[in-house]
Amino acid sequence: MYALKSQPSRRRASTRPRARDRIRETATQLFYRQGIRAVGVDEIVRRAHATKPSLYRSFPSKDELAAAYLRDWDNAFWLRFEAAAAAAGGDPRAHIGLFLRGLEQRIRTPGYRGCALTNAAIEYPQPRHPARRVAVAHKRKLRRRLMQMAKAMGARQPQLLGDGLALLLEGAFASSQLFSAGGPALAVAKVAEQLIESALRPGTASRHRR
Amino acid sequence: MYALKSQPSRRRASTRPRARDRIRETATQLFYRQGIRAVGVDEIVRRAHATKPSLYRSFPSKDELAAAYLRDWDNAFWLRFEAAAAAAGGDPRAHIGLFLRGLEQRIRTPGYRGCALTNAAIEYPQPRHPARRVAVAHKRKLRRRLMQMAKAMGARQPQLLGDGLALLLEGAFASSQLFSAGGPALAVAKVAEQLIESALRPGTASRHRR
DNA sequence: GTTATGCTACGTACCGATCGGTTACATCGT
DNA sequence: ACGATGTAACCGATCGGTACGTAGCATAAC
Repeated sequence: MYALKSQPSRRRASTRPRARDRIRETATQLFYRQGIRAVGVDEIVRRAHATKPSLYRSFPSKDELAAAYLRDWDNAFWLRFEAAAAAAGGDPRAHIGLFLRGLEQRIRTPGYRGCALTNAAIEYPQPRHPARRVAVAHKRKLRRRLMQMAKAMGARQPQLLGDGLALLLEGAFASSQLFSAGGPALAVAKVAEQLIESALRPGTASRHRR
Repeated sequence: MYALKSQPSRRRASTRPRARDRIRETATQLFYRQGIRAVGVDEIVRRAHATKPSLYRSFPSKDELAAAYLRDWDNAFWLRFEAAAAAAGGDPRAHIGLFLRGLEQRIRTPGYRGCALTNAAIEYPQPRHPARRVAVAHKRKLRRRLMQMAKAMGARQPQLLGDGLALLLEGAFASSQLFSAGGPALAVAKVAEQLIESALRPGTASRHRR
């Protein structure tokens, strides 16, 4: 039968990731593709080739597993964001343009389903929910950052430009899920550029309020 | 059995709404406040002072009840949208401004949780789901409409302006749920006005695209 | 006028499946 | 030996959904 017990037939034990990481990785994919509520813990451990006790040894609850998934997303987001900043050499206008064109690329990839943090906040309206807390903190930080960038661009109303960019970003996240292909989200970089151009132009401010 | 409070509920046969309508009304409130997946049919019928068979006599499934809820939302949306159009006397620029200022008012009201159709589409990524179908059809119609309005405004790139407005709208819907009060969503009318102004100005198009 | 019938509206009680989460114990590799 | 992991069973609660019985009221037959 299996005479090669010392053979690497079971060699996965050395290279194979720990159950905790397999669960986290599998949960990430399932949560993002199907939504958090839609995925049960049984399905997670089954597809991770793990078991429920392993899940609950590493995470106190499904909600906390979801929060961990969102923290990972938050980290990955800021890595992309700062990578664009570095590539733009500190020019905030080039920075946001670069990031948004990268976002458009991601939107084009099959299976893209917007921002995991926004989606989670919509799935969990309860203010104290662990997942929502991560999402809300992320969005607050992002808003602050966009406002700083608008200020660095020399916008006359940095708060207004920052919020405009935040709206376009969230709009792109949502629209990318509402339209199958060629939706409005693919225009986000161009629209943002137009908005920035208009916000920096010394001419008409938001002077003509009705 | 249980000496419940069914006393004042029974005799009202003349004035009291039918079970189907009570269920629909209750489901609307619960679905919007908590999300569709978060609400069970038991809770719906309990708070509607009805029973599950009454629900399933009027709706083939919970999914179809959700779809009906979204169709109601779709109707209400277009009523508001066309009311703004009428109030603007056919001027598309005034129309969108009026609508967005009305949206900001709604966002300010406690319990506002964005667009039910967008939320449902995020809750149900599966393309064939009844709820998602309603949401996707609505968003497509809205995009077409915004593009027509951009054209009527005389935009040089109506598709681009229409998509920009669509992004701002979706961004306002999402942001209204991500920030407790005073979030970016309250700037949507101003930002849209700025974008329109810039899109109509004959000067710099999206000319300087690197 | 009474009774029989049928239709509409609704409730009681239950279904199997799955939910998130837990227990005690065996097995594995090092 | 020891920590990490798997096995298998189990928990109460809740999930969406249904078989079946019943109350109320109108009509119609007698």
